[in-house]
Amino acid sequence: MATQTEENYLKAIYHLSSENNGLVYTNDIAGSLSTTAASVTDMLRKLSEKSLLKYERYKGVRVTKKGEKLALNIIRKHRLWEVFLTEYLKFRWDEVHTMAEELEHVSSEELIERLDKLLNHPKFDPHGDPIPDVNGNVAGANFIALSLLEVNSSGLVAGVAEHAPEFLQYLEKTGFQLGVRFKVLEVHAFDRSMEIQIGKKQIHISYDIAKNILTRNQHDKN
Amino acid sequence: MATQTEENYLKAIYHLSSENNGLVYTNDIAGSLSTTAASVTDMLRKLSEKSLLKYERYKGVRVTKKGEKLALNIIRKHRLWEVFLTEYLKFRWDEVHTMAEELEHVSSEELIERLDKLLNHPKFDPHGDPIPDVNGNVAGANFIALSLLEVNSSGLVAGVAEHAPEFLQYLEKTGFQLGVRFKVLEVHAFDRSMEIQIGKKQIHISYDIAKNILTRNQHDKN
DNA sequence: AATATAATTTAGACTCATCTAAAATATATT
DNA sequence: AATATATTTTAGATGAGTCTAAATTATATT
Repeated sequence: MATQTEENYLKAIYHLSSENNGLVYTNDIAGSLSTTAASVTDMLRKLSEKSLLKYERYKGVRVTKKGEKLALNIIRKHRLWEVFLTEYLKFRWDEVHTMAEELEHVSSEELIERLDKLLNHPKFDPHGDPIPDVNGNVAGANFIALSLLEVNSSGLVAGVAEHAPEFLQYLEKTGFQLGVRFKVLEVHAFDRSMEIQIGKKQIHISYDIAKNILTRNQHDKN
Repeated sequence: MATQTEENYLKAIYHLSSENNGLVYTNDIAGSLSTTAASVTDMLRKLSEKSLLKYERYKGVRVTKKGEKLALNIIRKHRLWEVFLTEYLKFRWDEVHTMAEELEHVSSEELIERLDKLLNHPKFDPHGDPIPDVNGNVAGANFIALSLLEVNSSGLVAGVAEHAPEFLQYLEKTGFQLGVRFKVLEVHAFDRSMEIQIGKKQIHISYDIAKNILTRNQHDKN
Protein backbone atom coordinates (compact mmCIF):
# COMPACT_ATOMS: atom_id res chain seq x y z
CA MET A 1 0.00 0.00 0.00
CA ALA A 2 2.42 2.60 1.25
CA THR A 3 6.01 2.62 0.00
CA GLN A 4 8.88 1.97 2.38
CA THR A 5 9.82 5.64 2.41
CA GLU A 6 6.25 6.69 3.15
CA GLU A 7 6.15 4.26 6.04
CA ASN A 8 9.35 5.68 7.47
CA TYR A 9 8.04 9.23 7.25
CA LEU A 10 4.75 8.29 8.86
CA LYS A 11 6.47 6.45 11.69
CA ALA A 12 8.81 9.37 12.38
CA ILE A 13 5.94 11.85 12.35
CA TYR A 14 3.88 9.66 14.64
CA HIS A 15 6.73 9.45 17.14
CA LEU A 16 7.27 13.21 17.04
CA SER A 17 3.56 13.86 17.52
CA SER A 18 3.61 12.59 21.09
CA GLU A 19 5.59 15.69 22.10
CA ASN A 20 3.88 18.89 21.05
CA ASN A 21 0.20 17.97 21.65
CA GLY A 22 0.13 16.25 18.28
CA LEU A 23 1.33 19.09 16.08
CA VAL A 24 4.52 18.35 14.17
CA TYR A 25 6.71 20.77 12.20
CA THR A 26 8.54 20.33 8.93
CA ASN A 27 11.97 21.06 10.34
CA ASP A 28 11.60 18.54 13.16
CA ILE A 29 10.71 15.85 10.67
CA ALA A 30 13.65 16.80 8.47
CA GLY A 31 15.92 16.62 11.50
CA SER A 32 14.57 13.29 12.66
CA LEU A 33 15.03 11.72 9.23
CA SER A 34 18.25 13.54 8.34
CA THR A 35 16.78 15.00 5.19
CA THR A 36 15.89 18.49 3.97
CA ALA A 37 12.78 20.53 4.71
CA ALA A 38 12.03 20.64 1.00
CA SER A 39 11.88 16.86 0.76
CA VAL A 40 9.64 16.75 3.80
CA THR A 41 7.19 19.21 2.28
CA ASP A 42 6.84 17.02 -0.80
CA MET A 43 6.17 13.97 1.31
CA LEU A 44 3.66 15.79 3.53
CA ARG A 45 1.70 16.56 0.36
CA LYS A 46 1.69 12.96 -0.65
CA LEU A 47 0.74 11.54 2.74
CA SER A 48 -1.98 14.18 3.05
CA GLU A 49 -3.29 13.11 -0.35
CA LYS A 50 -3.64 9.61 1.08
CA SER A 51 -5.34 11.10 4.15
CA LEU A 52 -2.76 9.70 6.52
CA LEU A 53 -1.94 13.25 7.65
CA LYS A 54 -3.86 16.50 8.02
CA TYR A 55 -1.60 19.13 6.59
CA GLU A 56 -1.95 22.88 6.15
CA ARG A 57 0.99 24.60 4.60
CA TYR A 58 3.15 26.67 6.92
CA LYS A 59 1.07 25.42 9.86
CA GLY A 60 2.45 22.02 10.72
CA VAL A 61 0.90 18.61 10.40
CA ARG A 62 -1.16 16.11 12.40
CA VAL A 63 -1.50 12.34 12.08
CA THR A 64 -5.08 11.28 11.22
CA LYS A 65 -6.86 8.27 12.71
CA LYS A 66 -6.08 6.34 9.56
CA GLY A 67 -2.44 7.42 9.73
CA GLU A 68 -2.18 6.45 13.38
CA LYS A 69 -3.54 3.00 12.64
CA LEU A 70 -0.92 2.44 9.96
CA ALA A 71 1.87 3.89 12.12
CA LEU A 72 0.95 1.60 15.00
CA ASN A 73 0.94 -1.35 12.65
CA ILE A 74 4.48 -0.56 11.54
CA ILE A 75 5.59 -0.05 15.15
CA ARG A 76 3.98 -3.36 16.03
CA LYS A 77 6.01 -5.13 13.37
CA HIS A 78 9.19 -3.38 14.40
CA ARG A 79 8.87 -4.35 18.04
CA LEU A 80 7.79 -7.92 17.40
CA TRP A 81 10.83 -8.44 15.20
CA GLU A 82 12.98 -6.98 17.97
CA VAL A 83 11.62 -9.55 20.38
CA PHE A 84 12.34 -12.31 17.87
CA LEU A 85 15.88 -11.10 17.32
CA THR A 86 16.69 -11.10 21.02
CA GLU A 87 14.82 -14.20 22.08
CA TYR A 88 15.52 -16.52 19.18
CA LEU A 89 18.68 -15.16 17.59
CA LYS A 90 20.28 -14.04 20.87
CA PHE A 91 21.08 -10.51 19.80
CA ARG A 92 21.56 -7.93 22.53
CA TRP A 93 18.88 -5.29 22.96
CA ASP A 94 21.20 -2.62 21.64
CA GLU A 95 21.81 -4.49 18.38
CA VAL A 96 18.31 -5.10 17.12
CA HIS A 97 17.04 -1.69 16.08
CA THR A 98 18.68 -1.41 12.66
CA MET A 99 17.66 -4.89 11.62
CA ALA A 100 14.10 -4.27 12.76
CA GLU A 101 14.05 -1.10 10.66
CA GLU A 102 14.31 -3.32 7.61
CA LEU A 103 12.13 -6.17 8.80
CA GLU A 104 9.24 -3.88 9.74
CA HIS A 105 8.56 -3.23 6.06
CA VAL A 106 7.96 -6.86 5.17
CA SER A 107 4.35 -6.77 4.15
CA SER A 108 2.67 -10.05 5.10
CA GLU A 109 0.19 -9.54 7.93
CA GLU A 110 -0.22 -13.28 8.33
CA LEU A 111 3.52 -13.55 8.91
CA ILE A 112 3.40 -11.01 11.70
CA GLU A 113 0.42 -12.66 13.40
CA ARG A 114 2.21 -16.00 13.39
CA LEU A 115 5.37 -14.38 14.71
CA ASP A 116 3.30 -12.79 17.47
CA LYS A 117 1.98 -16.23 18.37
CA LEU A 118 5.42 -17.86 18.28
CA LEU A 119 6.68 -15.20 20.67
CA ASN A 120 3.69 -15.72 22.95
CA HIS A 121 2.00 -12.36 22.36
CA PRO A 122 4.62 -10.21 24.06
CA LYS A 123 3.44 -6.87 25.48
CA PHE A 124 6.84 -5.16 25.40
CA ASP A 125 9.87 -5.12 23.18
CA PRO A 126 13.41 -5.63 24.51
CA HIS A 127 13.63 -1.93 25.38
CA GLY A 128 10.45 -2.01 27.42
CA ASP A 129 8.40 -0.19 24.78
CA PRO A 130 4.84 -1.47 24.46
CA ILE A 131 3.81 -3.51 21.43
CA PRO A 132 0.48 -2.43 19.88
CA ASP A 133 -1.96 -5.26 19.19
CA VAL A 134 -3.50 -6.03 15.77
CA ASN A 135 -6.15 -3.36 16.25
CA GLY A 136 -3.69 -0.67 17.21
CA ASN A 137 -4.41 -0.81 20.92
CA VAL A 138 -1.34 -0.17 23.01
CA ALA A 139 -1.27 -2.02 26.31
CA GLY A 140 -1.52 0.70 28.92
CA ALA A 141 -1.14 3.54 26.47
CA ASN A 142 -1.23 6.08 29.28
CA PHE A 143 0.77 3.86 31.58
CA ILE A 144 4.53 3.61 31.73
CA ALA A 145 6.39 0.42 32.53
CA LEU A 146 8.36 0.73 35.75
CA SER A 147 11.40 -0.41 33.81
CA LEU A 148 11.33 2.84 31.82
CA LEU A 149 11.43 5.19 34.79
CA GLU A 150 14.57 7.02 35.82
CA VAL A 151 16.19 7.40 39.22
CA ASN A 152 14.23 9.60 41.63
CA SER A 153 10.96 9.41 39.72
CA SER A 154 7.94 8.27 41.68
CA GLY A 155 4.45 7.15 40.77
CA LEU A 156 1.58 4.81 41.42
CA VAL A 157 1.25 1.16 40.46
CA ALA A 158 -1.43 1.18 37.76
CA GLY A 159 -1.52 -2.28 36.26
CA VAL A 160 0.37 -5.33 35.14
CA ALA A 161 1.36 -6.64 31.75
CA GLU A 162 1.66 -10.22 32.93
CA HIS A 163 -1.08 -12.22 34.58
CA ALA A 164 0.64 -15.43 35.63
CA PRO A 165 -0.38 -16.35 39.21
CA GLU A 166 3.23 -16.65 40.37
CA PHE A 167 3.93 -13.14 39.20
CA LEU A 168 0.87 -11.66 40.85
CA GLN A 169 1.64 -13.49 44.07
CA TYR A 170 5.12 -12.08 44.01
CA LEU A 171 3.76 -8.56 43.65
CA GLU A 172 1.35 -9.14 46.52
CA LYS A 173 4.18 -10.29 48.75
CA THR A 174 6.57 -7.46 47.94
CA GLY A 175 3.91 -4.78 48.41
CA PHE A 176 3.18 -3.88 44.78
CA GLN A 177 -0.59 -3.64 45.19
CA LEU A 178 -2.55 -1.60 42.68
CA GLY A 179 -2.60 2.08 43.61
CA VAL A 180 0.40 1.93 45.91
CA ARG A 181 2.97 4.72 45.75
CA PHE A 182 6.66 4.04 45.03
CA LYS A 183 9.92 5.79 44.28
CA VAL A 184 12.87 4.66 42.13
CA LEU A 185 15.99 4.87 44.29
CA GLU A 186 18.57 3.39 41.98
CA VAL A 187 18.94 1.70 38.57
CA HIS A 188 21.77 -0.77 38.09
CA ALA A 189 23.17 -0.27 34.63
CA PHE A 190 24.59 -3.74 34.08
CA ASP A 191 21.31 -5.64 34.32
CA ARG A 192 18.79 -2.81 34.58
CA SER A 193 17.54 -4.09 37.92
CA MET A 194 16.20 -1.49 40.33
CA GLU A 195 16.07 -0.44 43.99
CA ILE A 196 12.54 0.67 44.83
CA GLN A 197 11.07 2.36 47.89
CA ILE A 198 7.54 1.19 48.75
CA GLY A 199 6.15 2.65 51.96
CA LYS A 200 8.94 2.10 54.46
CA LYS A 201 10.38 -0.90 52.66
CA GLN A 202 13.22 -0.84 50.15
CA ILE A 203 13.28 -3.72 47.67
CA HIS A 204 15.35 -4.95 44.76
CA ILE A 205 13.55 -6.02 41.57
CA SER A 206 14.83 -7.43 38.29
CA TYR A 207 14.30 -5.85 34.90
CA ASP A 208 11.96 -8.68 33.92
CA ILE A 209 9.73 -7.86 36.86
CA ALA A 210 9.94 -4.09 36.32
CA LYS A 211 8.89 -4.21 32.71
CA ASN A 212 5.70 -5.99 33.63
CA ILE A 213 4.70 -3.41 36.22
CA LEU A 214 2.71 -0.54 34.70
CA THR A 215 2.79 2.79 36.49
CA ARG A 216 1.24 6.22 36.24
CA ASN A 217 2.13 9.64 37.57
CA GLN A 218 0.44 10.33 40.90
CA HIS A 219 -1.16 13.53 39.63
CA ASP A 220 -2.62 12.06 36.45
CA LYS A 221 -6.37 11.97 36.24
CA ASN A 222 -8.07 8.74 35.31
CA MET B 1 25.63 -2.55 -1.78
CA ALA B 2 23.20 -3.55 -4.50
CA THR B 3 19.67 -2.20 -4.54
CA GLN B 4 16.69 -4.50 -4.13
CA THR B 5 15.86 -4.28 -7.83
CA GLU B 6 19.43 -5.07 -8.82
CA GLU B 7 19.37 -8.11 -6.55
CA ASN B 8 16.16 -9.33 -8.15
CA TYR B 9 17.58 -8.97 -11.63
CA LEU B 10 20.79 -10.75 -10.70
CA LYS B 11 18.93 -13.61 -9.07
CA ALA B 12 16.64 -14.06 -12.08
CA ILE B 13 19.58 -13.99 -14.48
CA TYR B 14 21.50 -16.48 -12.36
CA HIS B 15 18.58 -18.88 -12.38
CA LEU B 16 18.15 -18.55 -16.13
CA SER B 17 21.86 -19.12 -16.70
CA SER B 18 21.66 -22.75 -15.63
CA GLU B 19 19.73 -23.51 -18.83
CA ASN B 20 21.55 -22.36 -21.93
CA ASN B 21 25.18 -23.14 -20.95
CA GLY B 22 25.31 -19.87 -19.04
CA LEU B 23 24.27 -17.47 -21.78
CA VAL B 24 21.11 -15.49 -21.03
CA TYR B 25 19.06 -13.34 -23.38
CA THR B 26 17.33 -10.03 -22.80
CA ASN B 27 13.86 -11.28 -23.70
CA ASP B 28 14.08 -14.24 -21.34
CA ILE B 29 14.97 -11.95 -18.48
CA ALA B 30 12.12 -9.59 -19.38
CA GLY B 31 9.75 -12.54 -19.43
CA SER B 32 10.98 -13.94 -16.15
CA LEU B 33 10.59 -10.59 -14.40
CA SER B 34 7.44 -9.50 -16.23
CA THR B 35 9.04 -6.32 -17.47
CA THR B 36 10.08 -4.94 -20.85
CA ALA B 37 13.20 -5.67 -22.86
CA ALA B 38 14.07 -1.96 -22.76
CA SER B 39 14.15 -1.94 -18.96
CA VAL B 40 16.28 -5.06 -18.96
CA THR B 41 18.84 -3.49 -21.27
CA ASP B 42 19.23 -0.53 -18.92
CA MET B 43 19.76 -2.83 -15.98
CA LEU B 44 22.25 -5.04 -17.85
CA ARG B 45 24.33 -1.92 -18.39
CA LYS B 46 24.27 -1.10 -14.73
CA LEU B 47 25.09 -4.60 -13.49
CA SER B 48 27.86 -4.85 -16.07
CA GLU B 49 29.25 -1.57 -14.78
CA LYS B 50 29.46 -3.21 -11.35
CA SER B 51 31.08 -6.28 -12.97
CA LEU B 52 28.39 -8.61 -11.77
CA LEU B 53 27.63 -9.50 -15.40
CA LYS B 54 29.64 -9.76 -18.61
CA TYR B 55 27.48 -8.10 -21.21
CA GLU B 56 27.96 -7.45 -24.92
CA ARG B 57 25.13 -5.70 -26.62
CA TYR B 58 22.93 -7.83 -28.88
CA LYS B 59 24.89 -10.90 -27.75
CA GLY B 60 23.41 -11.91 -24.43
CA VAL B 61 24.87 -11.84 -20.98
CA ARG B 62 26.80 -14.05 -18.53
CA VAL B 63 27.05 -13.96 -14.75
CA THR B 64 30.61 -13.30 -13.54
CA LYS B 65 32.25 -15.02 -10.58
CA LYS B 66 31.51 -11.96 -8.49
CA GLY B 67 27.90 -11.93 -9.67
CA GLU B 68 27.50 -15.61 -8.92
CA LYS B 69 28.77 -15.13 -5.40
CA LEU B 70 26.23 -12.40 -4.75
CA ALA B 71 23.42 -14.37 -6.40
CA LEU B 72 24.16 -17.41 -4.26
CA ASN B 73 24.15 -15.23 -1.17
CA ILE B 74 20.67 -13.95 -2.01
CA ILE B 75 19.47 -17.47 -2.76
CA ARG B 76 20.94 -18.61 0.54
CA LYS B 77 18.93 -15.98 2.41
CA HIS B 78 15.78 -16.77 0.50
CA ARG B 79 15.95 -20.48 1.26
CA LEU B 80 16.91 -20.08 4.91
CA TRP B 81 13.93 -17.79 5.45
CA GLU B 82 11.74 -20.40 3.77
CA VAL B 83 12.92 -22.98 6.24
CA PHE B 84 12.20 -20.61 9.11
CA LEU B 85 8.72 -19.87 7.81
CA THR B 86 7.79 -23.53 7.58
CA GLU B 87 9.51 -24.82 10.69
CA TYR B 88 8.81 -22.02 13.15
CA LEU B 89 5.77 -20.26 11.76
CA LYS B 90 4.12 -23.40 10.39
CA PHE B 91 3.47 -22.13 6.90
CA ARG B 92 2.98 -24.68 4.18
CA TRP B 93 5.74 -25.11 1.60
CA ASP B 94 3.55 -23.53 -1.05
CA GLU B 95 2.98 -20.35 0.97
CA VAL B 96 6.51 -19.27 1.75
CA HIS B 97 7.93 -18.10 -1.55
CA THR B 98 6.44 -14.60 -1.70
CA MET B 99 7.37 -13.79 1.88
CA ALA B 100 10.90 -15.03 1.32
CA GLU B 101 11.12 -12.74 -1.73
CA GLU B 102 10.90 -9.82 0.65
CA LEU B 103 12.95 -11.24 3.49
CA GLU B 104 15.88 -12.18 1.26
CA HIS B 105 16.70 -8.48 0.84
CA VAL B 106 17.21 -7.81 4.52
CA SER B 107 20.85 -6.92 4.60
CA SER B 108 22.37 -8.10 7.88
CA GLU B 109 24.78 -10.99 7.30
CA GLU B 110 25.04 -11.60 11.02
CA LEU B 111 21.28 -12.07 11.14
CA ILE B 112 21.38 -14.72 8.46
CA GLU B 113 24.24 -16.60 10.11
CA ARG B 114 22.33 -16.73 13.38
CA LEU B 115 19.19 -17.83 11.58
CA ASP B 116 21.22 -20.58 9.93
CA LYS B 117 22.39 -21.71 13.34
CA LEU B 118 18.90 -21.57 14.85
CA LEU B 119 17.64 -23.77 12.02
CA ASN B 120 20.55 -26.17 12.50
CA HIS B 121 22.36 -25.45 9.24
CA PRO B 122 19.76 -26.96 6.93
CA LYS B 123 21.01 -28.25 3.55
CA PHE B 124 17.68 -27.94 1.75
CA ASP B 125 14.72 -25.60 1.73
CA PRO B 126 11.12 -26.83 2.05
CA HIS B 127 11.00 -27.50 -1.69
CA GLY B 128 14.10 -29.65 -1.61
CA ASP B 129 16.30 -27.01 -3.23
CA PRO B 130 19.84 -26.89 -1.83
CA ILE B 131 20.91 -24.00 0.40
CA PRO B 132 24.32 -22.53 -0.48
CA ASP B 133 26.70 -22.10 2.45
CA VAL B 134 28.32 -18.79 3.45
CA ASN B 135 31.05 -19.23 0.85
CA GLY B 136 28.64 -19.96 -1.96
CA ASN B 137 29.22 -23.70 -2.02
CA VAL B 138 26.10 -25.62 -2.86
CA ALA B 139 25.83 -29.01 -1.17
CA GLY B 140 25.95 -31.54 -3.98
CA ALA B 141 25.69 -29.01 -6.76
CA ASN B 142 25.72 -31.74 -9.39
CA PHE B 143 23.58 -34.05 -7.30
CA ILE B 144 19.81 -34.06 -7.16
CA ALA B 145 17.86 -34.85 -4.04
CA LEU B 146 15.75 -37.97 -4.47
CA SER B 147 12.78 -35.91 -3.34
CA LEU B 148 13.00 -33.82 -6.53
CA LEU B 149 12.82 -36.74 -8.97
CA GLU B 150 9.67 -37.57 -10.88
CA VAL B 151 7.88 -40.85 -11.39
CA ASN B 152 9.78 -43.32 -13.60
CA SER B 153 13.12 -41.59 -13.29
CA SER B 154 16.01 -43.72 -12.15
CA GLY B 155 19.53 -43.03 -10.94
CA LEU B 156 22.30 -43.87 -8.55
CA VAL B 157 22.60 -43.00 -4.87
CA ALA B 158 25.41 -40.45 -4.78
CA GLY B 159 25.50 -39.05 -1.26
CA VAL B 160 23.59 -37.89 1.75
CA ALA B 161 22.75 -34.50 3.14
CA GLU B 162 22.29 -35.77 6.68
CA HIS B 163 24.91 -37.60 8.68
CA ALA B 164 23.10 -38.64 11.83
CA PRO B 165 23.90 -42.26 12.66
CA GLU B 166 20.23 -43.26 12.89
CA PHE B 167 19.65 -41.97 9.40
CA LEU B 168 22.65 -43.74 7.95
CA GLN B 169 21.70 -46.95 9.69
CA TYR B 170 18.24 -46.67 8.21
CA LEU B 171 19.70 -46.30 4.72
CA GLU B 172 21.95 -49.28 5.30
CA LYS B 173 19.00 -51.42 6.33
CA THR B 174 16.70 -50.44 3.47
CA GLY B 175 19.39 -50.95 0.85
CA PHE B 176 20.33 -47.35 0.04
CA GLN B 177 24.08 -47.92 -0.15
CA LEU B 178 26.20 -45.49 -2.08
CA GLY B 179 26.29 -46.32 -5.80
CA VAL B 180 23.19 -48.47 -5.77
CA ARG B 181 20.67 -48.12 -8.60
CA PHE B 182 17.02 -47.24 -7.98
CA LYS B 183 13.83 -46.28 -9.79
CA VAL B 184 10.98 -44.00 -8.65
CA LEU B 185 7.76 -46.01 -8.98
CA GLU B 186 5.29 -43.59 -7.48
CA VAL B 187 5.05 -40.21 -5.72
CA HIS B 188 2.19 -39.64 -3.30
CA ALA B 189 0.98 -36.10 -3.71
CA PHE B 190 -0.48 -35.56 -0.26
CA ASP B 191 2.76 -36.02 1.69
CA ARG B 192 5.30 -36.37 -1.10
CA SER B 193 6.36 -39.77 0.11
CA MET B 194 7.63 -42.20 -2.53
CA GLU B 195 7.60 -45.81 -3.66
CA ILE B 196 11.09 -46.82 -4.72
CA GLN B 197 12.45 -49.91 -6.45
CA ILE B 198 15.90 -50.99 -5.22
CA GLY B 199 17.14 -54.22 -6.70
CA LYS B 200 14.24 -56.61 -6.30
CA LYS B 201 12.81 -54.79 -3.28
CA GLN B 202 10.11 -52.14 -3.36
CA ILE B 203 10.12 -49.74 -0.39
CA HIS B 204 8.17 -46.75 0.85
CA ILE B 205 10.11 -43.68 2.03
CA SER B 206 8.98 -40.38 3.50
CA TYR B 207 9.72 -36.97 2.02
CA ASP B 208 12.05 -36.21 4.93
CA ILE B 209 14.14 -39.21 4.06
CA ALA B 210 14.03 -38.58 0.32
CA LYS B 211 15.25 -35.02 0.54
CA ASN B 212 18.36 -36.17 2.36
CA ILE B 213 19.28 -38.72 -0.27
CA LEU B 214 21.39 -37.24 -3.07
CA THR B 215 21.29 -38.93 -6.44
CA ARG B 216 22.93 -38.67 -9.83
CA ASN B 217 22.07 -39.89 -13.28
CA GLN B 218 23.58 -43.28 -14.03
CA HIS B 219 25.32 -42.02 -17.15
CA ASP B 220 26.95 -39.00 -15.58
CA LYS B 221 30.70 -39.00 -15.41
CA ASN B 222 32.38 -38.26 -12.11
C1' DA C 1 23.03 -13.05 -51.16
C1' DA C 2 18.90 -10.43 -50.52
C1' DT C 3 15.08 -9.90 -47.89
C1' DA C 4 11.87 -10.78 -44.13
C1' DT C 5 11.33 -11.51 -39.33
C1' DA C 6 12.69 -11.57 -34.71
C1' DA C 7 15.43 -9.75 -30.96
C1' DT C 8 17.60 -5.98 -28.94
C1' DT C 9 18.85 -1.32 -28.18
C1' DT C 10 18.13 3.72 -28.27
C1' DA C 11 15.37 7.86 -27.71
C1' DG C 12 12.38 10.29 -25.12
C1' DA C 13 9.11 10.60 -21.41
C1' DC C 14 7.14 9.47 -16.78
C1' DT C 15 7.09 8.73 -11.49
C1' DC C 16 9.34 8.66 -7.01
C1' DA C 17 12.38 10.53 -3.84
C1' DT C 18 15.80 13.54 -3.35
C1' DC C 19 18.62 18.00 -3.51
C1' DT C 20 20.00 23.38 -3.71
C1' DA C 21 18.73 27.99 -4.16
C1' DA C 22 15.20 31.41 -4.27
C1' DA C 23 10.65 33.02 -2.82
C1' DA C 24 6.99 33.25 0.46
C1' DT C 25 5.08 33.20 4.98
C1' DA C 26 5.20 33.28 10.04
C1' DT C 27 7.27 34.72 14.30
C1' DA C 28 10.25 37.65 17.16
C1' DT C 29 12.30 42.07 18.15
C1' DT C 30 12.68 46.67 18.44
C1' DA D 1 3.59 48.68 13.52
C1' DA D 2 7.78 48.00 11.00
C1' DT D 3 11.58 45.33 10.44
C1' DA D 4 14.60 41.35 11.15
C1' DT D 5 14.97 36.48 11.57
C1' DA D 6 13.58 31.94 11.31
C1' DT D 7 10.71 28.56 9.08
C1' DT D 8 8.52 26.66 5.28
C1' DT D 9 7.37 26.26 0.52
C1' DT D 10 8.20 26.60 -4.49
C1' DA D 11 11.06 26.16 -8.58
C1' DG D 12 14.00 23.60 -11.07
C1' DA D 13 17.36 19.73 -11.45
C1' DT D 14 19.09 14.94 -10.66
C1' DG D 15 19.22 9.71 -10.45
C1' DA D 16 16.85 5.26 -10.26
C1' DG D 17 13.63 2.51 -12.41
C1' DT D 18 10.16 2.13 -15.57
C1' DC D 19 7.52 2.55 -20.06
C1' DT D 20 6.27 3.04 -25.44
C1' DA D 21 7.66 3.68 -29.95
C1' DA D 22 11.27 3.97 -33.28
C1' DA D 23 15.78 2.48 -34.86
C1' DT D 24 19.25 -0.95 -35.11
C1' DT D 25 21.35 -5.48 -35.32
C1' DA D 26 21.00 -10.47 -35.68
C1' DT D 27 18.86 -14.55 -37.47
C1' DA D 28 15.90 -17.12 -40.63
C1' DT D 29 13.96 -17.77 -45.15
C1' DT D 30 13.74 -17.76 -49.82
